[in-house]
Amino acid sequence: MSTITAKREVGSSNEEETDLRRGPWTLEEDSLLIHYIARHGEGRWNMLAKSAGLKRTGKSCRLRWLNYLKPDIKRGNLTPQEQLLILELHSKWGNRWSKIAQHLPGRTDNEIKNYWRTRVQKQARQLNIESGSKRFIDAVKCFWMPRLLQKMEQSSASNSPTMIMKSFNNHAEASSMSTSSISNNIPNSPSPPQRELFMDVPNNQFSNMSSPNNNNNNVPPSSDSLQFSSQLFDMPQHVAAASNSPNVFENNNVYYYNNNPIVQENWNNVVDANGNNNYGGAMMEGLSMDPLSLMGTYYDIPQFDFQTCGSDWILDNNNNNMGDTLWNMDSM
DNA sequence: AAAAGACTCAACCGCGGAGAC
DNA sequence: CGTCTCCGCGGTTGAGTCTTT
Repeated sequence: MSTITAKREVGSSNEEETDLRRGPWTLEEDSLLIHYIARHGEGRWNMLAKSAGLKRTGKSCRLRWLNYLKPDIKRGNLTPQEQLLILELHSKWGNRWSKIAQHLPGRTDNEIKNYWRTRVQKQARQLNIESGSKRFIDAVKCFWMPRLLQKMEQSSASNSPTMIMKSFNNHAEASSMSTSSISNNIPNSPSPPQRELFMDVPNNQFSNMSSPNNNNNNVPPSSDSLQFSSQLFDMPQHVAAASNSPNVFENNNVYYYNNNPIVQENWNNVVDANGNNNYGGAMMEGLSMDPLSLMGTYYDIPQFDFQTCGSDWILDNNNNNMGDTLWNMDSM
C-alpha cells in the first residue's frame, strides 16, 4: 500500500515543497498536467506527478486526467441512448463502472457511477424498493427503458441526427405494417447528409470504425468481439452480431428480421467517415421494427416482459402503479 | 429576497491485484 | 515466499449550484 506522508490543508501558509495539494485543481495545475502528458504520454502516475512539478499524488493526477482533462471526454447530459445502454449493461454486470464505461465512448466510470447513484438510485428510493432488487430491475425494464425509447423517438422527430432513432416510430403499429407503410413512416428527409450520423462521435472512433484492423488504442479493446455498434450508436455490442444473424433474410429486395420487414434504403445510407457502408447488419435491426420486439432483441428482455408491463401488475410497496404514478422521467 | 433543502459531480479514500525485488 | 510500490476500481464525501418554500 502506498501511503501519503505529508498531507496538509490546501493553501496552508506552512506549505513546504514536499507537501501534497488536495482539493480542486487550478488552471495552472491542469495546464501542467496536460502539457506533460502531451510531451511524455500518460502512465507511471507517481513519477509523472513529480516530473511535471505537480504537488499532487499520482492517483490524483490520474483521476484528473481520466475524468476531466482527457481530450475525448464527452461533456453534457447523457443521451437517452446512453442511459438505456447503462441500464442494460448494469443489469448485466452490476457496479462494474469501468467496464460499463468502456462501452460508452467519452464517458467516464465516475460519470456513470454518479448517474447511477443520483438518478437511478433516486428512482429506486422513490419507488421504495431496493435498487439492486429484481423488482427494481423489472421496473427499469418495463417502465424506464420503454420511456427512454419514447424520448429517443421524440428527439429523433425534432432533430434527426441519428438514424437509429427513426426506427422507433409508431412502435405500436410497426410490427404489423407492410414494408411500404413502414417506409412511409420514416420522416421524409430527402437525401439526409450521410455524415450526420456521426455528429457526436469523436474522431478517434472514425478511424476505429473505418479501419477494423488499425491499431488505434484510444478506445479500449472490448471483451466482446464486435465493438463498433455500441461505440457508434450507443447500442449494446451484441446488436452488431445481428449482421450475421440467421434471423435476417432477404426477399425481393426487402430484408426481414424475425419476419419483420426492414427498409433497406435506410441502412444503405449508413456510411462511415470514408463513405463506406460497413454497418448494414447493425443498422438493420435498428430500422422500422417494432421497438418492443427490438427491445427484447437488443436488451435480452423477453417479449413477455413488455406485454405484461403497462398493466397494473407491478406495484410498489404502497400498491401504487410504479409506471403511472411514480416513475419520474423528468429526473432522467 | 432569503433560507432551507435537494442535487450534482469532482475529488478523495480504502482496498485489492499485479508486478518487481 | 514476503514485502513494497504502483495502479485501477468502487464507494463515499462535500463544496458549489440549483430548486423549492
